[in-house]
Amino acid sequence: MTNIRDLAKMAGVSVTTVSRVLNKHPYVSEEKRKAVLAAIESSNYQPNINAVHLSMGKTFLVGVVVPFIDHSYFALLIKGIAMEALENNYKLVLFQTNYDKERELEALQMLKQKQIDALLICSRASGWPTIADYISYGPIVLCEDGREKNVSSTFVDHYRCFLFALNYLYQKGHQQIGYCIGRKSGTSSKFRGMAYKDFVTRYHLQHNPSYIFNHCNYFEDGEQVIEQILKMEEPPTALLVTSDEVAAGIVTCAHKQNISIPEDLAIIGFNNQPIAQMMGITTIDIPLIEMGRKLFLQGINPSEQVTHQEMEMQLIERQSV
Amino acid sequence: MTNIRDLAKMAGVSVTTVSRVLNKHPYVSEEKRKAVLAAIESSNYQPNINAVHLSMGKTFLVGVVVPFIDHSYFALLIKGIAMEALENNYKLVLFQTNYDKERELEALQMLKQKQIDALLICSRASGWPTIADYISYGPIVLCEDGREKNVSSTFVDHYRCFLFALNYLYQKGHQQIGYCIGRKSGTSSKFRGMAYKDFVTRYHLQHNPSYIFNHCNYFEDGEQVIEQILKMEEPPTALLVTSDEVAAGIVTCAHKQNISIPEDLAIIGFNNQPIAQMMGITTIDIPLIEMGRKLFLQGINPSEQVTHQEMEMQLIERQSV
DNA sequence: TTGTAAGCGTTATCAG
DNA sequence: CTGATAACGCTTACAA
Repeated sequence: MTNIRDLAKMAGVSVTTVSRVLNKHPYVSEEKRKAVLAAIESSNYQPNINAVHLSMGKTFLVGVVVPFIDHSYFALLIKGIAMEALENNYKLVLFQTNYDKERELEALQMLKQKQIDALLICSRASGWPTIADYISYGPIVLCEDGREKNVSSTFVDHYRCFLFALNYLYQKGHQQIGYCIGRKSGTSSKFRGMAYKDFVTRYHLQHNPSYIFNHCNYFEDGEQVIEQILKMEEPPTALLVTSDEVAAGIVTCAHKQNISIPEDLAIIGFNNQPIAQMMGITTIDIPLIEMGRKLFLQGINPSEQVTHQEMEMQLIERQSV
Repeated sequence: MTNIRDLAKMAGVSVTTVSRVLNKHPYVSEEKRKAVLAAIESSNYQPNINAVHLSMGKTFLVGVVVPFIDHSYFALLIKGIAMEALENNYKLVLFQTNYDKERELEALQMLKQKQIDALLICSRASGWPTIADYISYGPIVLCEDGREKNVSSTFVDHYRCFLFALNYLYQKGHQQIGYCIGRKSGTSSKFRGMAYKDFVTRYHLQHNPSYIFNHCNYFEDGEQVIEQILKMEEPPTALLVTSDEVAAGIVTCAHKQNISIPEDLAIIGFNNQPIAQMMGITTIDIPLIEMGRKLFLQGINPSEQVTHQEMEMQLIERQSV
């Protein structure tokens, strides 16, 4: 492999000059520039990026922590992040954690070791103190309400979101409302749970724990939801489903079991994905791609300023309510 | 940031000794080891990984090229790759190319620049010659039949696979068979097309171009397929669908339109994903996660040997045929 | 406008 | 067992 010194020799100039033309710095005579360019051409030279990184203390690599890559919510977030990364000439290092704290630590470790310039945490299993230990090593950005924390964040207010949807269903006449989430722990579930509790209290409704369906991440998870509902003496008349894919699975299974949507069971999905449009599912639009972009920008933004971006949600009314 | 030289000073030893302790090399007296360990402890030392990379000429980063991250086929492949990467202490750099040749080039460029130790190409838009230019810079592994090419590969024989499925449908009495693919170009489509042609020829069937449905990647794409079928005077009686998700979309839409599965339209999906099981779709199982693992291992395998692994497919009979 | 030389933080060789 | 010291390949003061 030819290196910058070889190039210098070939072109009859110094390494500095080579470096300058490589990095398009000014103050290089046209003559020498051409010589260097010729040397580069003829030698098929390629800079060793690791040397650049060592020298600059920067890698143009940004870490992205997600629990699952094959979940539409995260896939869309990543898509947005990837788009912005592309535009800014960064590459992404993906950490699929499966909510394993060990793997989250690996990501934080890479930040500490400077192998990545920033770390975007889309969802996490680790407690905040664990992560807080690493904020001095590089920018960490959270995809959750981080206003109480000293890192940047982009998020939707899940409390407000849920409350809005619950009220909407209530206005449509529903009093027995359940909801589906991916996991019980996790900050968004916490906020949603609070919204649900407040809603139930406000309208003096029953808080029925069996109306909360956990582990709903994929289309096929809709099956269990319907199975459980069929077993209930007093099933919910409406369901908030935190992923359109799961909502689609529920609708599909409901049809199989002759449960009419929305007559027997109203459904509100989340994220406004194509599958929801196709199946006529009312949903709450969350601009995930846009969120991904913002997350990325917060990560690489050189300003030391910690910022917080709240994203707006929007109800898309279709035929499932 | 404290570095290895500071450590040496603190522990009263040489950098070499520190390095030895750090890398768990033998031949260090217990006494000095303890001193170094103490220094590491007290200084909150963290090695600069970029320096390690420069010195070793290795990054423990492996690049993965996929067109879309949010497509189940690739998501599963990545899952397998990620699992194996974890076990071998590698991290992944993800390239979501959207079948943009530019972005594929970026990935190849990173291989050339030694920022990644190997590149796994799960699917590509670039022609082979473009990629062949880079094989001297590091291991490239293909997820397609690479037996004619001088790089390692893990693949399924899409020709055999398709022919098998077509014959199966023929035996079940189908003579008007269509198929759905993600894109017309691409090596797998080429093989599938050949299988289809050979099949049609063998049984003296009509080769009806409108029986080939392109752009079928996601669940919602099933809608167009059904729409088109409804318009046909002589619609296919069976469909090979190269993704279970699309198959599920087709089945869902078919129900909506009162097309009975399998009476009016038989469906064979691909990949044996949970959604297919839930919806009772007959499918061809392809061990994608296992394939991912093998791809990864071929990438980091130090042996210079080029290897080719053909994976076996398996028909899973359910209720859609 | 150009070049020398000092880093950047490791690993590895080789002589003790 | 231990330690100088030379790589690794690039950037960047600083000097000219």
